[in-house]
Formats: sequence, structure tokens, C-alpha cells
Amino acid sequence: MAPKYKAPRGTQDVLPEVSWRWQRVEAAFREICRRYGYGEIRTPVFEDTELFVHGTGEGTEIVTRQMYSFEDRGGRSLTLRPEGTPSVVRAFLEHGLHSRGVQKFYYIAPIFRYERPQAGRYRQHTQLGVEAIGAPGPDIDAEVIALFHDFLTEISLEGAVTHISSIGCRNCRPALSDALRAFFKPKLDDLCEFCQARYEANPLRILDCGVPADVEARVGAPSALDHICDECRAHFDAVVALLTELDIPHEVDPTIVRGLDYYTRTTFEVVHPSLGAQDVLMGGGRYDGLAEVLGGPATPGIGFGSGLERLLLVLGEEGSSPGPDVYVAAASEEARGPAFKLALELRRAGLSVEIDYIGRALRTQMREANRLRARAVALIGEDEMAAGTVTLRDMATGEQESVPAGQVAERMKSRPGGDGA
RNA sequence: GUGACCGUAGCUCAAGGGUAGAGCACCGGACUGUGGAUCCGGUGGUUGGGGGUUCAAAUCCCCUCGGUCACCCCA
Repeated sequence: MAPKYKAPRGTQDVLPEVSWRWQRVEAAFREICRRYGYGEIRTPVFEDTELFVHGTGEGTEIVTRQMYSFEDRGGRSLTLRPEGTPSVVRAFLEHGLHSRGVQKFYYIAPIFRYERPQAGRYRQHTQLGVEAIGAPGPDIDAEVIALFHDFLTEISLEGAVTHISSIGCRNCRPALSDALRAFFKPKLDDLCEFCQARYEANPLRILDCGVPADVEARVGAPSALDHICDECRAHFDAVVALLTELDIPHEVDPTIVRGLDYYTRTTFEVVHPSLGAQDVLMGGGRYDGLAEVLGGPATPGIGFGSGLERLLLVLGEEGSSPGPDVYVAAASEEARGPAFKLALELRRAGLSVEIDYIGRALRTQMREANRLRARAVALIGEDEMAAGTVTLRDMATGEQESVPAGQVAERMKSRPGGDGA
């Protein structure tokens, strides 16, 4: 006990007995992205610190308190990616993709934030994300939300609720902020210290603060949706209409405000009631000003990020990993050589094969085969070696048969339930 | 960053100042070459780490590391 080294705080090891769950969810996400025409993008785990300071936003919690930043040996300030969007937009601009119409990306990438760990919140977590850059219209907004909805269906995750709103554009945001300041001015002293600071810089954020006093203070506050401009309103109404038409369940919730500076117009999140305080499964929105902020031509964009660890928390631990096709058992010390050779031959024939490496008793090998949920056991002992055969036992039925050594793979593939893959 | 609770075998947990235990798991055996059941035996711990109090500390005190929950933040 008390090993010398432990995984750093807020990080975790994913062992083979659970990583198959991760792979299953990742595979489903890749498949849905393929159907929607989103191609995988892989960007560096670290970037120029300035990318996030300007992209994510100087005043955001992420930039001011949560980044893992370091100086490399060349004196450059680098930062472990605390969110995915700036990297993707940076790559989009760097490779001149703005001249190629709408570009759609997806990624599965580790994200790093220095936060106090708790259930559903880690210092390194994995985000499944999507970014669609270059399309200004409401249809792509609906598409991105539909994509996630289909993904949840694909992994059989039930009970998630989609909230959607609009926080306006750079033209109408000032008027919205003014309306909020006017409303909160007489109550300024009642607000929490953070919200008092937000009052000037970004009064919108007061709307989703969780402090009880603030929740009370904002009763009757102006709704973002009532103060956005006609263009933003039309865009939002069109998104909602599309979702309704597509049968994507959603709730309009004017209180959702994302914590990153670059969001414009459509914002959304998907929450799940089984998760407790960290209940956001997916969050995203439109970021029509980001490309410009990063020094590129004005280009609209929209995307989301979804925490893989949280998805797995909701999915729970039902089910079990698939077992090997064949467990090769050696009945004696002398049979271990032929058994090992058989295992390799079966593997080359495309079967997944497990075998004992430490000379355990035959009984224990059988137990192991059972525990692993092997479909069959191929047994080799004195009799088999003499006859050039293998005893093949079906672990579900208990039936055994003698099979010529060279025909085991063939026999397995022809069995019911065998796919030979 | 704030507050609360909790760290004993691989896992789940007993022992609350006086020789660290159980169940599960693992290994072997009963069963001379056969799994999922039962029984028997065995391996395994400087009680998260460090310091202090005491004749004596898993147990009391302090620090530290880690986990959990809430705040906060967010995926």
C-alpha cells in the first residue's frame, strides 16, 4: 500500500476493464460525425498562451484562474488546451480554410483546467467537440444540436434535456447590457461580490449565477430574448422552428449564458438530472466574432464541447466487455508449447485468443476462461498431441468435440455467434 | 479559491488507547486432464504520508497528500 507515485490530483487512469466503455462512446461519436460530414481535426495539446487569452477571453474564469501555463526552454509561454474552440479556429485560419466554404470539424481531445476536483469535474478531462465554421444561417445551429441529439440516441443515453437561448450580437448586446444594468442598479448591494464585478463588464452573467441572493434579485429581470435585435430574434426563431420541425426536444431558457467571451446569438446546453452539481453534459453556441478576434477575416462559427467522463457517469456500469473467442488451455507442462503455437495460429486467423502464461493448473485455466467469458476453450494435452487434434469446448453449452489442430479457426467461425472477426 | 465529511489487504468494510480482522478476489487442494456450486488451506497490511502526546496509537492532536459533497466554475 501507499505507492510512491500516484496520478496527479484531478486525473485518472482508465484501465482496460473500463476503457472499452470509453471506446464504445468514442466510436459512436465518430460514426455520428461521419454521417453529418464532420471530419476529425487533431491540434496540439498546448498552444501559445495568447491564443486563449484573446480567444477565450481575458476576463473569463478559465483564463484568469484555470490555465496550466508554462514557459518552455525557448522562453515561449505555452498553455495546455483549456478548451477546444480557439485551437480549431486557429488551425482553420492558419491553413487558409476560410476560402473553402463551410468547414466542419470534430475532435476527441484532452482538456486541462486547474480546478478543485469533484464528481464530474477533473483537471484533465476529455471533450467530444464539433465546430462548424463559415455558415451564418440558423440551419447549421439546428444541425449541430441535432447531431448531439442523435449521438445520445446512438449511445442510448436517456433523460437529457436541451436548453437553448440567444444572447444577441455585437450590435444589440450593448442595449441588452444597459437594460440589465438599469434593472440591477437598485439591487447592486444585494448581489454577490462576483456579480457586483460582473455588473459593469458583463451583466449577462448575473443571470446564471447560482448564489441564492442573486437568484432572488433577478426575479423579473429583463430577458435576453426580449432585448436582442430583430435580426438576432429572427435567427433564434428560425433555429427553434427547425428543431421543432426535426423533432429535437428542446426548452427555451433565457437564463443560459455561457462563461466564454466569444459567444454570440445562439447558446445552448444539455443537462442531465442524474449528475448533481456538475450536470452539464454538453455546452456550446455561436461565435461569429472569434475568427476576427484571432486576426482572421470575419467568419461565423458554431460548435459545442461535451465531457466524455460525464457521459460515462450517466451511462453507468451496465454491461460487460466482450470476452475472447477462444481460451487455449494446456493440460500439462509439455502441452504448453503446442498450446502457445495454437494460440498464435488462431490469432493470425483473426480470432481473439487468451492463454495462461504462468503455468496454472488446468482447473484454474478453465476458471479463468469462464471469468473472461471466453466463447470456447481449446484444450491441448497428451491425447491431443498424440492425435494431432484439439478438444474444443463450447463454454455456453458445455459441449465438446475433437477437432483436427489445423481446423480450429474454421470451426469457430462456423459456430453460431461466431463472426470470425 | 471557501466550507464539510472521509482515507485500514487488490475491492467492500470491522476493530474508537493494549498482539490488525472478515467477506469478496487471488493461488493451491478436495476433483490422478475440464469453468460457472460447495468445502478446506494459503498469499497478502510499517492502518495515505510526516510529526507530536503516551509505558503503549489504526484509535488522541497538528501538518500534509488524496477522495467525496456543496459553494464557485463548467464539459
